[in-house]
Amino acid sequence: MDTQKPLAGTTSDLLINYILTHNLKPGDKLPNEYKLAEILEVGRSTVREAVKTLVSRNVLEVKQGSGTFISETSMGVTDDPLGLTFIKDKEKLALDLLEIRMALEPRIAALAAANATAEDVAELRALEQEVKALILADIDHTECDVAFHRKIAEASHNLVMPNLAPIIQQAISLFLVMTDRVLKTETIETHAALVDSIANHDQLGASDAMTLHLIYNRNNIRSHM
Amino acid sequence: MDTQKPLAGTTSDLLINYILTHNLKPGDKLPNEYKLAEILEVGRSTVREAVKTLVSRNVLEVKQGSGTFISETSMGVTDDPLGLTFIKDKEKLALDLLEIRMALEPRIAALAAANATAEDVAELRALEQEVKALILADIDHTECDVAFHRKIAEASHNLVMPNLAPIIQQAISLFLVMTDRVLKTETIETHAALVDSIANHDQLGASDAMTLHLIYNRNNIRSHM
DNA sequence: ACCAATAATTCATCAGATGACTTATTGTGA
DNA sequence: TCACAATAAGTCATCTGATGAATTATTGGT
Repeated sequence: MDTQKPLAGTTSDLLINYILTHNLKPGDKLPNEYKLAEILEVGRSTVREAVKTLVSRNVLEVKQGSGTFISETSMGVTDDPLGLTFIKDKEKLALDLLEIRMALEPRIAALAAANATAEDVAELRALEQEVKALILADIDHTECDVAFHRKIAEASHNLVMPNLAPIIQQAISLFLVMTDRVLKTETIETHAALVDSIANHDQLGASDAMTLHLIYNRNNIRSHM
Repeated sequence: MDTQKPLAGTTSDLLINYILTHNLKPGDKLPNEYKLAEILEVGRSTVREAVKTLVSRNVLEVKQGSGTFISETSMGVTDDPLGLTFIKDKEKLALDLLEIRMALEPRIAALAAANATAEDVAELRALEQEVKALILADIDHTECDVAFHRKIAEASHNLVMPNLAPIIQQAISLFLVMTDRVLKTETIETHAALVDSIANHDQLGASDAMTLHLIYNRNNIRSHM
């Protein structure tokens, strides 16, 4: 019954602070609602609202009857962070997204070529083979493809790229029509060329391979609209 | 006291559905919590949690004592979509963010030079003057500066850039030390050069001006760490 | 030792009460 | 009549307590 300030918005900050100070890692379990209420010195409803906020930001996961946990994957990265849901003109959206990839990804590829470790290259090889297998087997490879590009972003050792790049890629993958035989073989070849360039620390080669890949993607999209 | 399914996650969907079917626009007011509870046939706490979720997605805005409204600006774009809160190494983060701006913003500037309308140019001029005035008066101009760059992104007439660019800029502005006299005069001059180039549809000029601006920013950050 | 029944834990939701903030209304004095 | 202060109404913020529902741990019998 005591209330002074709109402590609403700050409760999720308190919760984030609790997570950070207790050094909780993805997968860890939080105290239950009653205990959190005591710890943060707020009511349970307030705790629940804060938790809901962090769930929608993909920081927490709630399992009824089990508990509340720190998100395992892409912690803090939301599904539609750019609000693309509310953009109407989907065709122009596809080209505009590709425009962004054209600006970002060749640079990412070059950075990856500069900074990739041997482990990075090994993981890239594995993902490359996986995507190739899926394409040849005619199974949807969107998820794996995003993972491949995300791994390149990680290999750049830029802290933000691994979070940013998948957002754009995920969005644009909705528009790619992968029945195109040319695009399939092109994708397989370009992925191989990309990994080769990165393995050889060939920045220009990696950048060019990525640019070429995106041009094919753009042609694919334009031919289907 | 009747509960069958985890209707938790779906309540915000019900709310979104209500917004869409009633064709509510940014700025419109929602019914109060009690009425929403009746309409959606759930309890008030459940409504509040759904609202909290949509607030954190920047779809709704809540004003205590006044009501709940549809967000006016950047509807659906979240504050920290890239989860930067959880990145520890803030100094490397600053440089990595700038790396992304280096890839994106010169391209944005070039697109703006290509596609800006007369109205765009007029608005840019106004914002340029506003930033200049704030800098000369030694008042914090971060917000206005982000608005200026956002307007450039809008002038590019790319659908995604106006949502993406401010996210990066906002994050990086935390690291810029604006007491630097050189950076101040440089910012004023570069902004003017940018608007001039865009007004003249000079893509290379706009791109170069932006690149120069970012190099100064990078030097500023590196000299302070 | 295995497996089913039971208990404990935890989240999901509802309902009611009170505080706090905002806006509209009203009343009083100049 | 106008301005301004006091009041009232509307709305969100939060706390508390109770009950349903799902998961997990415990227990007891064979």
